[in-house]
Amino acid sequence: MTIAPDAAVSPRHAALLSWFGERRRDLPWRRTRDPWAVLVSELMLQQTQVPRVVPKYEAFVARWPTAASCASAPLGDVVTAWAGLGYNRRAVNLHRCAAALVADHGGALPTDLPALMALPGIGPYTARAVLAFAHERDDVGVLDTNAARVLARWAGRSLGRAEAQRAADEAVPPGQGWAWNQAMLDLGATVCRPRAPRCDQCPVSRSCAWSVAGRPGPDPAIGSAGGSTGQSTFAGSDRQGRGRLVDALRRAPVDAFDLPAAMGWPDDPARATRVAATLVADGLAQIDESGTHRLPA
DNA sequence: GTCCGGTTGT
DNA sequence: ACAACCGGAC
Repeated sequence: MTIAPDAAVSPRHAALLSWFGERRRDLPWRRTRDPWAVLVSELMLQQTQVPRVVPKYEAFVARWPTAASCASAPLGDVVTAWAGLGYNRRAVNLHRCAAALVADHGGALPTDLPALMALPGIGPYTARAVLAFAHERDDVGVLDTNAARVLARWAGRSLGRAEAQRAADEAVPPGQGWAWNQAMLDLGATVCRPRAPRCDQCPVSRSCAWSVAGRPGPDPAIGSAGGSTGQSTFAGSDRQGRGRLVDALRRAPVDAFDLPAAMGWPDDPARATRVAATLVADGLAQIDESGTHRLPA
């Protein structure tokens, strides 16, 4: 197979794809095109960094290799398998998504954007990731904050959300949807970083408007992907109590009487009850008639 | 202590 | 439009 010159593929495409080909890491979700496995990996990678996802991902897809197997497991088992990943509500969403896949799609992932986005826990990013990384579509740009930053710097100005998505879609070279999108995410994460970008190591700095212009302030990436809102103190927060209770529930059910201690508020049972109710509302816990809390069946 | 992030619900 | 969700990195 020869590599024919292709007028539609720019030097930027060639440089980035070649960069990715040389330095790509051999990660488990890069060895599969199975849509369910890709979905699981993307949901985990949204919130957690690669080294910690690897073992969780492998254990998860080994235990639940299909949407149907996941859907038929108790939600509590899925929440327990999620331990250490954070954002436990996403384990609930994944379980609901698996059930919806079985109910509405024969246990398979849809191959079109609207159907994917209609599923619980799947938004614009994850839907396009499934299309690009599982179905190997080459007409969708996978846009996370990393890719958005890369595109804004290439353009030399901040891009609105719809504008960035359009640019991401248009940048995908024909037949290279999988590699191109993987490369974009990698470039944003490791080279085109939010602060202290490594333009000297960037394979496409010569076609980057911001870099060519000498990186004038303000950074065009600022504002293109929503500024971060400061996180309030964790210690003593409701979040901390939620986390403590879910951890306790992963080990055993918790009697109503033991709730305040389990949540770290032995002197504030009212607060424990109130915050535990938010967990129930999120589908992460159940209360039986005697007041015992447990992970959902 | 501060920052990070995609989806959901307000 | 924006806060909540999490736990780990820095």
